[in-house]
Amino acid sequence: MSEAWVLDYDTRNCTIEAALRLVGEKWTFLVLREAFNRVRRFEDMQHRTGMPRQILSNRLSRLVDHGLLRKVPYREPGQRSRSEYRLTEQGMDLFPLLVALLEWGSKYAASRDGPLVELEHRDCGAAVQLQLRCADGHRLASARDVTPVPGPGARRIA
Amino acid sequence: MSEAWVLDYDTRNCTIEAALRLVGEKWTFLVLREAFNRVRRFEDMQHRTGMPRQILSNRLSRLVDHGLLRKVPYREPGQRSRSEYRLTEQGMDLFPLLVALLEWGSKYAASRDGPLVELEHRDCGAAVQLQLRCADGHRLASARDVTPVPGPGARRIA
DNA sequence: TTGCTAAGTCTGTCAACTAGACTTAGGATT
DNA sequence: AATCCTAAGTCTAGTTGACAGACTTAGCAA
Repeated sequence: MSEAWVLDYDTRNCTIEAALRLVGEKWTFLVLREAFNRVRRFEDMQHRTGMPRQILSNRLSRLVDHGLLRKVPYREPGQRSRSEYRLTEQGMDLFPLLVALLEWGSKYAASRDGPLVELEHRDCGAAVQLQLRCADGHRLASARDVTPVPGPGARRIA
Repeated sequence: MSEAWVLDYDTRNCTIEAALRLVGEKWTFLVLREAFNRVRRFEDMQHRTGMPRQILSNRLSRLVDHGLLRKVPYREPGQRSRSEYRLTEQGMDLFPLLVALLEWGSKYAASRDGPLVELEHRDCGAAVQLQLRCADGHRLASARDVTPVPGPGARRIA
C-alpha cells in the first residue's frame, strides 16, 4: 500500500479529532472570532456573523458547557441585568487556531484590499505572527521540516 | 453597547470567514490530517477516518479544485494506474492550523494516554511547537498580549 | 398596565449527512 | 475474449441538522 507508518495505528484517540468535536464547525469558529474581537453579546454576535439565532444560542451553550466561554452578568442603564460571554483561559488557548486561519486566509483567500484585522503586540505594537519552532530553538519554514512520530497515545491496530 | 471597535466594521471581507469556506468543516480537517500524515489514497483515508465515501469524494474534489491537494498517478504491481492525493504548497501552509488543533486537543481533550502523534524537527529531532511572536522578536504568552487593530481591508459600516 | 429591549425559543421547510449496496475501469488470469 | 480482481467512486433512501422568520420572555421605566 502506502509507506505511511500511521496506517498501522488506530485513530480513535486522535487529539485533533477530539478538538474538532468541540470546535470543528464554521459557526463555532465565528463565535470565537467575535469573542477574540471583544464582541461579547448575543445581539452583537448575531448581527455581525449573520448566523441564525437558534444556532448562536446552541453554540454559545456548548462553549459554556465545555468551559471555553463563561457567562458574565452586565447591566446597561435603564435595563435589566443580562449576560455576556467571555473567553476562559481554555478558550483563550484557542487563539493560535484563529491566528492560523487568519494568516492562511490572508495569504490565499483575501479580497484584494487585504485582511480586515491585523494583530499587534500589546507591549510594542509590532505585528504578531505564528511560528513553528523546535525545542532547540530552530525556526521551521514549513511542514516539510516536520516528522510526525508515534506519541504516547499511539495504539497499533490489533 | 459594547466597547469593541470592531462593531463599527463590516465583516463581509473577513479572511477567517474566507478560509472557513474552504476548510471549515470536520471532515475536511480530517482529510488534511491524513494528508499531513502521508496518507494519500482514497481507501486508506476512508478506512482511517471512517467517513462516508461520498463525503470523502466530495471533499477531495473540493480540495483539488481549490489547489490544496493535487492528484498524482501511481501504479501498484498488477494493478491499473490510479490517483493519489498530495498536498500542494498552498495545502502545506495549512500545517499551523492542524498543529494548533493538535496542541489544543492534547492539552484539553486528550485521552489519559496522551496524543497519538508527536511532531519532531526533521533536522534535529526536537519537539515542534507553535509560538506567537511579534516582528520585534518578542514571544507572546497568550491572546491577552495581542491587540487586534483594523487592517487594510477594514470597511466601516455605512 | 403598558411599552421597551436583549436574549432567546418555536415552526415549517429544505439541504446536507449517513449507511450500505452498487458500479466502474483497467490489468491479470484463464 | 471472457472472467476475475481491486481501488475508487456513485446511487438510493432515510435521518439529521441548518435555516428564515415570527414569536415569547423577563425585568425595568414611565
